[in-house]
Amino acid sequence: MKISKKRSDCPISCSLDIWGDKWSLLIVRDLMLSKQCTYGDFMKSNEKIATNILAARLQMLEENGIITKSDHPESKAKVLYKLTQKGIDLLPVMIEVQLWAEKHLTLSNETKTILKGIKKDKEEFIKTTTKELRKAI
Amino acid sequence: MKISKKRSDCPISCSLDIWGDKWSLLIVRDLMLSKQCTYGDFMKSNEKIATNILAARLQMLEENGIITKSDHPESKAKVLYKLTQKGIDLLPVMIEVQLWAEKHLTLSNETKTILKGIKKDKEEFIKTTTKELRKAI
DNA sequence: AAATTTGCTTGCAACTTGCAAGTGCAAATA
DNA sequence: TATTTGCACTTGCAAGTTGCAAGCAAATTT
Repeated sequence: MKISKKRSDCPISCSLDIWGDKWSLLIVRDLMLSKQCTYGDFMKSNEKIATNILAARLQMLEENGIITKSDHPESKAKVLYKLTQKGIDLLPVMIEVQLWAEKHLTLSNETKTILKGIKKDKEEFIKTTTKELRKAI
Repeated sequence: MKISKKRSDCPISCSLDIWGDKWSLLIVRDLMLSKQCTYGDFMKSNEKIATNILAARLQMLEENGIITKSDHPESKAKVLYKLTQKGIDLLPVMIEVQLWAEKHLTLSNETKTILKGIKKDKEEFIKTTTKELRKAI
């Protein structure tokens, strides 16, 4: 993936230049759910990302300061990926995307129930989840 | 643009299947700023979308119920595109994207000032803007 | 009647994606 | 110690998508 140049000065456009593709936010999602992931963890996700695309996205997200790469404490063969503060700050975006999906897309009842819970105390959820994610940095 | 099939049941993934590309949310942005746009209006945007891509995206967004096409009251040669309620409901997503950009990207001071204003009373801004956009439906 | 505007469509080269196979190093197993 | 397995990628290539330019038909303006 070539590093895409800025198309305009619009904040939406600049944001999309970084993570506006079909895969980047799924990587961020995995890290929000798991706090830290190995390359193999990302590969295990339901959406079945191709390995070359994953490698390209991880590199791009790292170059843009959304994630960091670090050593796995138990094995030199493994690599740990984590969110930076910049990445953690995408949480409100992710929440709103999910609440939009809850309102307008067909999702499993299980998923809908979870999202309704989050909706009830959105601010609190963001606050506590952010705090949790910050611990892993 | 081929209609992309569902990659998983995740709400983030399903949302990205619809508008997770570099252009769709810019079209939505234009409609949030202008309430209604012609094909030519979209073409005039700073990001310089290619005409075939614009046509493909407009069709896809319409098929997914995010926008609607309607007759221009003054000319049969023109077409008006507007947001549906489903499209209007993307406003909270757009706001959070912008607030993320305000915190983490380099933007013009003018843009930053506007965004700081929105941040101060986010809920109120969403409420009044939604109401405004609904009038145009 | 001719020229221009509007909203597209078409053709094509360049780029990106997705699949499969391969590579190199670390760790576990025989 | 030798060998196999696991992990994080890289490479090759076909298929799909993007971006640019040109073309087109209907509506509008001159």
